[in-house]
This record gives sequence, C-alpha cells and structure tokens, in this order.
Amino acid sequence: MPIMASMHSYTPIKLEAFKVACSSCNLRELCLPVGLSQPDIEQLDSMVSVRRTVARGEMLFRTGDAFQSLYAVRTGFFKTCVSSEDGRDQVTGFQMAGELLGLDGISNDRHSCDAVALEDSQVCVIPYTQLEELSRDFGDLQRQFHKIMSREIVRDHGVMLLLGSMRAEERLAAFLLNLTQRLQARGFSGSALILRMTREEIGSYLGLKLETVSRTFSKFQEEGLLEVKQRQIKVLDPEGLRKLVNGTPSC
Amino acid sequence: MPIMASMHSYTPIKLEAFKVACSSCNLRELCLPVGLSQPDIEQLDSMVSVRRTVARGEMLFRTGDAFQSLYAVRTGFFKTCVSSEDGRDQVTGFQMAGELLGLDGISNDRHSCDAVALEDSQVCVIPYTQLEELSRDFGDLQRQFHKIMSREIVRDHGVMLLLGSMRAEERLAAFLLNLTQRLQARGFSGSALILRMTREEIGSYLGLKLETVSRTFSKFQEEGLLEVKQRQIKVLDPEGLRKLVNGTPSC
DNA sequence: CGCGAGCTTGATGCCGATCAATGCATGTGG
DNA sequence: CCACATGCATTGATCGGCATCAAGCTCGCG
Repeated sequence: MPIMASMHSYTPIKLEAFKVACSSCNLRELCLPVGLSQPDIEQLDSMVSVRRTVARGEMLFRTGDAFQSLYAVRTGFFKTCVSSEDGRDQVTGFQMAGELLGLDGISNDRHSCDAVALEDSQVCVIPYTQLEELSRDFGDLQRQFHKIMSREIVRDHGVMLLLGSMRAEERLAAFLLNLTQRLQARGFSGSALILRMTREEIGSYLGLKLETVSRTFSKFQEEGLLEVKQRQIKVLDPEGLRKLVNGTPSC
Repeated sequence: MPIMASMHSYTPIKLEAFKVACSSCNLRELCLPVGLSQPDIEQLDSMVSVRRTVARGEMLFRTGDAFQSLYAVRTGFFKTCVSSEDGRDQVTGFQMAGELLGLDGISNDRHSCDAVALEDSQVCVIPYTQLEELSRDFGDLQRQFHKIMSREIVRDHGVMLLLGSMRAEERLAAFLLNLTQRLQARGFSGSALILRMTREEIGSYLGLKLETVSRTFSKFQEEGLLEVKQRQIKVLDPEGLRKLVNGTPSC
C-alpha cells in the first residue's frame, strides 16, 4: 500500500496516530461535530472509532452495496457518481476533508452511487443506526445532521441550475470558485490549487466533454484569468471568474 | 377565492372537512406517516393540525423566507425553483400530493428556493422544531424522515444525470415516465394525464427551451408514442418511451 | 527509453437555441 | 355576441456552441 502523500494531498494535517478522536480532530469545525458541545462530541468519539483507508482508484462503496454507515472524509479526496443502465455515468460530486459520504444510502438501505477515492484517503466510519440513536439523545447532533442533509439538497439544486442554464465557461468558472472556496475554508491558498480529478471527471460533473473542459481552461489562460499547467491551476483573477458566473443560487 | 376544482385536480380525494388527521388521511401511504404504527401516527396528528391553502400562482414560500415548517402537499401541485443573481431560474422539481416541500430550508434557517402552486392547492403545515422533538421520541418517525431527505438527494442525482448526459428526447421521455409513475402511485391512470405546468416550466426543469419541448412533443406524436393536445397527454406506447430513456439511475 | 494515460488543439458537423410568425384557447369589455 | 387582448403552444428558418472525430503532445512510470 502506498504511503499517504501528505505533502501533495488536500489535507491540512498529517496523521499523527491511528486514532484521532472527533474531540481533538482539526476538522471538527467542518465536519459532523460543528456546533456541538464538548460532552456531545465525546459521545461522538465513542461511536466513530473505526477508520478506513481507501487507496487511490478504489471504491469506498458502490451502487447496490448494503447501506450501513456514513463516512466522513478525514484525508484525501473522493468523487461520487451514478450511472445509467446504458453505461453513461455522471459525477454527482467531489468530496474533501470534513465532508460526508453515503447519505444516498439511507433512502433504500442500499447505496445508489459509487464513491471512488481520487487519491489515497482515509475516512471515519459512522455507523448509521448508532448515529440515529445518539441523535435521539443529543438534539444538537440531530440538528446538525439534518442541516448537513439539507445542505446537500441545496447544493444539488445549485448543480441543477448550473447544468440546466449555464454555458461552458460559466460552468467551469463556477466549479473553480467553488473548489477554491472550499479549499480556503480548509486553510489552503485560495489561488493555487492542484486538481485531483481528470478533465473527463470535471466534464462529467459539469455536463461537458473533456475537450470542452480543456479548451475552456486554455481560453481562461489566454484571457489571463488562470495559469494552467496540467492539473496545477493558479487563479490570477478571481473577480474575473466571478463576473463570468453570476449563476450561483442566490442564497 | 376560487373553489377547489377537484375534478380537474391531481388529487385522489375531495376535501370532506376542514380537518383531516394523518391517521385517517388517504395519503398516509405516500406521505410522512409511511410505515408508522397507529399510535405514532396519532402523535403526528397532534402536530400537524394547521392546513394552508395556496391559490394557483401564489407562493407557499420564497427564497430568503425564514424557515419554520415543512409542508406536505395535500391537494394540488407545486413547482420549486432556484434563481441565479442574473435572473435566470431553474425549476428544481414538481411536487404532488403526499410529497414534502421545504427541506431546503433546514440548512440555513432560510428557504433557498421558491415554491409556487401550479393549481389551487392545500398543504399540511409541519412545524419543524416539533417534528425534531417528536422524532426524538419516535424512532420510526425519525427513520422515515431521514429516508425522505435521502430520497430527495437520490432524486436530485437522477436529475443531474438527466441534465448532464441526456439528449432532448431522452429527457422528455424520462420526465413523462416519472410523472405517470407518480400519478399511478396515486391511483390515476398511467396513460392519460394533464400537465399542470407550461412548456417553459418543463423546459426549465429539463434544461431545454420551450420550443424544443414543444417540438419534441410533436415528434413523439408523429412517432405514435403520444397523443398531445395542448396539456392533455395520452401515452400510447410506454415501452417506446422507456426504450428512449435507459438513463434513469440504476437503483 | 518507450509506453500509455491524460491533455491539448484543430476541423467538421449536429443538436438545440434563437428569432420570428402564426395558431389556439380563454377571458374581458364594449 | 363580437372584437380584441393575452398567454401559451406550434412551427419554420437560421445560427452557434459544444460534441465528435482525429492528430499530436506531455509527463510519469515501469
């Protein structure tokens, strides 16, 4: 198994030990524990004791798998995708540290999408029935969990707006702004980033072909908005990107 | 205020009285109470006592409104839409009897979309804090609520697949099949339906222009798949439609 | 070093957008 | 009851953005 390439990974920390409690996790301001009191978080600790490593290219879960747990990304980077019967597939999201995976599984007791690690990653396993029980006793946890699900719904609506009404340039600009904003919230630079996904995966997410993604990157570079070197992106003119968009949901 | 045009409405029942308890509501197999025991449902009754009438064209809530309640459609038909800063907007869903509105509001304590009645409608008001409390004491209710949220997420992923990778005909076919299936679950014919929305609203939902929607309807008619008279649709060849699609998520 | 996955760039074509005119149903006021 | 306005739907003609097809190119890696 390859070692975790911490220096090149979208993860603000290194793994000091095999176990890191929620209460001392530096992601607690981004993850499920947001807003919870110290005692509540300690309850979480007792539940979230298992961690799982997923090597780049491997699946955390796949369509049809029995649903048992949610997963919080601790280090690394994932994509989720659904596929149609005739083989086409659609990337429905990219998840980074502190974000939750597996919410789709609650509806049917089966997962309805694949979750693939785009780099060597580690997730915290959150057994769902335990989460349900615990959130019965801890109102704050319940509320936080509901907020996370709702946020996912709102995010999806934003993607629909993007897919339904924006043109290629707007889509890519919106995508980049979203990425940089999330990276910034995790303590990374808001201007320099390394893409963890291929042009094809970006295209799938944005409803474009990889060639169009590539051309649009080149166009942005010509216009001085970006510096593009393969997967290394430098945002030179974030305001310029923002002007292109104006298509994010109004709240 | 116009009277409820029950005969022409997507609603399997007439309103016998001002108050209908969840426990005796004929939508209980489609709505929040699914799978709940009799005593649990009676608890719901105590919470869901307020009903609200929304005339065609009016808004149940709009972007930015403070979030306080969820709404279960009792009679009628709604659309939800998000809009971008520059005015474009995107229909994110159509809701019929038994379906829940307002889940977007949980994330921020503000609604992030508009909900518009497409015909004179009535909703049951579900105060959110009460729902949270009640679902702490009734595990089945909690579970059911989570399933509904998760189902919305899964549905959204299906729409992303549609918007991201299907062509106009496939989109419209998928849309019609979805509508007829939901109507059938409510006891309506699976072949004859009346659209409650304009071509423009269908187009917005499907990421198409209204002219394209219209042309595609005409094409389907020429091919003998449908009979189209304005908003009255008769599905002549459901299998033909299904063959066009093959693009719904695989579970 | 050479292979291959992924990226870039060009040439061409098609699907759906756009623009525009007409048709159809409903409603309103003279 | 007719004339007219209005909102929605249909249909045609044209255009453009993105897909498609097809080379090369880059870079990491065995």
